[in-house]
Amino acid sequence: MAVPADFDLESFLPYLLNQAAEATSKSFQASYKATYGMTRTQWRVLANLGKFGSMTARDICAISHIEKTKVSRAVSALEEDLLLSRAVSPQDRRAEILSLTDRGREVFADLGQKAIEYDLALRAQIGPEIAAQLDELLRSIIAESGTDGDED
Amino acid sequence: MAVPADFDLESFLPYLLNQAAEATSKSFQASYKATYGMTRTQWRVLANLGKFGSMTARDICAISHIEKTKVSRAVSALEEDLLLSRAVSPQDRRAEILSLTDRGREVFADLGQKAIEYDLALRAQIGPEIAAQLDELLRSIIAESGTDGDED
DNA sequence: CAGTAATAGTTGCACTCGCAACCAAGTCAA
DNA sequence: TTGACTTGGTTGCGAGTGCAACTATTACTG
Repeated sequence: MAVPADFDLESFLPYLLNQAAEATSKSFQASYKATYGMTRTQWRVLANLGKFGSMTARDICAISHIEKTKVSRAVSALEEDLLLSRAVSPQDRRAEILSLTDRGREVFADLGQKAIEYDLALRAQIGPEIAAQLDELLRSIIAESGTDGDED
Repeated sequence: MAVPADFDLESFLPYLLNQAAEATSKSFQASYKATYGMTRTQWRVLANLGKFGSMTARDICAISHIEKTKVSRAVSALEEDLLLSRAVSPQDRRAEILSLTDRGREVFADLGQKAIEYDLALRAQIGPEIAAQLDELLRSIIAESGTDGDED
């Protein structure tokens, strides 16, 4: 314990995870940024609404573990681009029910398709069977390491 | 190909990687942020200098794949905190040779130790053998998906 | 009911980032 | 040597982020 056992960033798990995450995210980013001028957060909010249908910002936070301020701003931007609409909840007038517009659904269909293709290509590269294990590993890391964890 | 095959963010590899990366990085962040008020980039620059000794900013960029402006600013901050010093290179007066100060080395020893401990704990949680495979997977993803990919 | 605590969502601010533009020093070739 | 090009590093600026503070509404409790 006396000798600092030479630390090597290159084999530090958080570092490797970051590099891999950035590499893949940046790569796919082109799809939503170039074509629709969207942010990563906006894309994620859109993806959640596309998948789960109408829901409140709070629900999106709970499901996706994205900071509420980020969601708030992403929602504003998406609304401005006419990709979603808000409606005050009858049960709770603080909450707003978010729904994709027709155009929002179109964009989701397009990007969702591209995401699936990208994901499949990635899994094909590293080997489909191994990719499945990777999923499990990542999920367990996410589950264990505290709670949130967002980042774009 | 007609039906959009319902896309699910939760099993999108880039998303999972991001969540895992954020979770682990945020967790370890406490070590350098709380104690030394350092940024992730600053910590990484320090780690590289600690590991490889004196080198130029350019070298750090090449090794760590961090944007040069990020390195530039991190170096300034570290210098301000007296953790490293600069010296104009005799061979090329554009370049500056960066070296950790005594204090810089102390901090690196401390954080390096904590990083090793954190890394080991993480690997223990997911299983040491599997962790080794994970390393390989991540490296191959990083290698395949283009080049850079930094992000803090 | 009043009065306090909790919750949905927004906003101000300080900070980091990425990109492009920019210096200064070095290289190369006519 | 001069002029065109490359390279190490910095800086200005627009944009995204996190955190804390804040508004409005709802829930709880005596």
